[in-house]
Amino acid sequence: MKKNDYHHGNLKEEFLRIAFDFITQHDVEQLTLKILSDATDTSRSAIYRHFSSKDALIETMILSGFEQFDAALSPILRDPKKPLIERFYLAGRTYIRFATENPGLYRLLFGKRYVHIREEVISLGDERIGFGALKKAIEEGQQSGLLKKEDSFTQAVVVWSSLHGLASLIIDGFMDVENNWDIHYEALFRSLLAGIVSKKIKLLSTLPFAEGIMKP
Amino acid sequence: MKKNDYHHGNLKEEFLRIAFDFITQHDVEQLTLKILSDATDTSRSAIYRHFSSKDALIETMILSGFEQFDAALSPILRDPKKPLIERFYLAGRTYIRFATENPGLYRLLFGKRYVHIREEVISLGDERIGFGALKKAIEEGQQSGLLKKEDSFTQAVVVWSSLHGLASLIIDGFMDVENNWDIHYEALFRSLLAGIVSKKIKLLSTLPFAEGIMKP
DNA sequence: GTTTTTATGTAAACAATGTTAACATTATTT
DNA sequence: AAATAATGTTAACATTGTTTACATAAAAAC
Repeated sequence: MKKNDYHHGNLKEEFLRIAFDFITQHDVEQLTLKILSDATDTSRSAIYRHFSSKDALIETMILSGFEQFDAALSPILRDPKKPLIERFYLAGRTYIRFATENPGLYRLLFGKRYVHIREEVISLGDERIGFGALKKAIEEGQQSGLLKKEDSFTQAVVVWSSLHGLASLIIDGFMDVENNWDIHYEALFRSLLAGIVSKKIKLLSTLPFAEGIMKP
Repeated sequence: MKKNDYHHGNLKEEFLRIAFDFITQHDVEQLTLKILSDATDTSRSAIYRHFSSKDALIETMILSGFEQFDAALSPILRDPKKPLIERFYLAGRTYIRFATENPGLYRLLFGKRYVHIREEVISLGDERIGFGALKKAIEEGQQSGLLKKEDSFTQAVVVWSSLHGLASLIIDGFMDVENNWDIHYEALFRSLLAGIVSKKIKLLSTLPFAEGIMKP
């Protein structure tokens, strides 16, 4: 329409920004190219100068989304100032919070539709991020005597399953918990601890962060 | 096309049958009305004589799907011939198996898109099915002394989260476990037991069904 | 500084999809 | 036998992602 709108300048970033903005309220399936072109006041096909397809844009979102996710979790999981068990607790809590605060993004990252993208970026074996980082932290806990010395992969699967399940049930509307998911997370964490922590360790009540949180 | 194809007879059931057949291999998002009309050799709008919309057909599938799901789980969870802990074990195992054998259906039932339908049918408070049945079984376990006497709702959430999480991670391709998910399920179950079972009970090794399955 | 090339935008057209409206045929009821 | 309801078809729409041909601005080459 407008004549001077050629060469918008940063259309690509605009598209991504609007798309990210959109999935804070909706789901990625509801995102349409018309929404993007309308919001940027461009034509319906302008996006194809910056992304080869709608999926390509979404794939870019996924890469960025995993970076955000990792940026939220990694520092907590490897904070050298805190004891390992507290890092587990806080990282799990952050995991759930990330999902509840970004439900559309979480579903995009952990849904089935774009698995192939995730496989490109996130290798299960990479110790720096995601599942690999969790597994490494568990091995660290085993060596320190905090955790039972079992297969760390399997233990990581148990932990991840619980977190992913709780997060999914909350954001997909299977519980009317809304904001007070804390109770369920803490029950989940205690259950995980009971299953994983070495029995020799006296835990919980002696941990500073657990005051008022973990009742016997 | 053909003249004598008027009044197919049982088109509605045919549509449903084909749709169910379809999601054994694909996902419900990929189901299109053309697929249904082609498979029944009818016109593209014939379906509207039996369902008010595509979503209406899918909603019917969901109702039927939950019946199947419940039919697979309920008998196991309340089998009077087996001890409660074994019923838990077997029901959880059946839960995961149902998901892995019917991934498309499981995603349809427990995905977010059609939450409203599920809310119509499945009340969290209904003790006969789903979450309510699990909660009731947990309360039964508490009364018998098997389980810790904590909030049964919260305990049920922990159990369901773990199962839903493991099932989702498997069918959504986050683990290359494919068929041998047994190991992970058993680790999960042991972890759940450790978190829920009353410590006074000597378990696992004395249970007949646990032979060779649950190592200390 | 002009020309050429590249980057970035638009407009028009397609095919696929869900849906509706008008019409046709068979089954059922009266 | 006639009237009505049930069930199916055809044609047309709006929406969506996408491609093609064209237009304009910016950058590079000369």
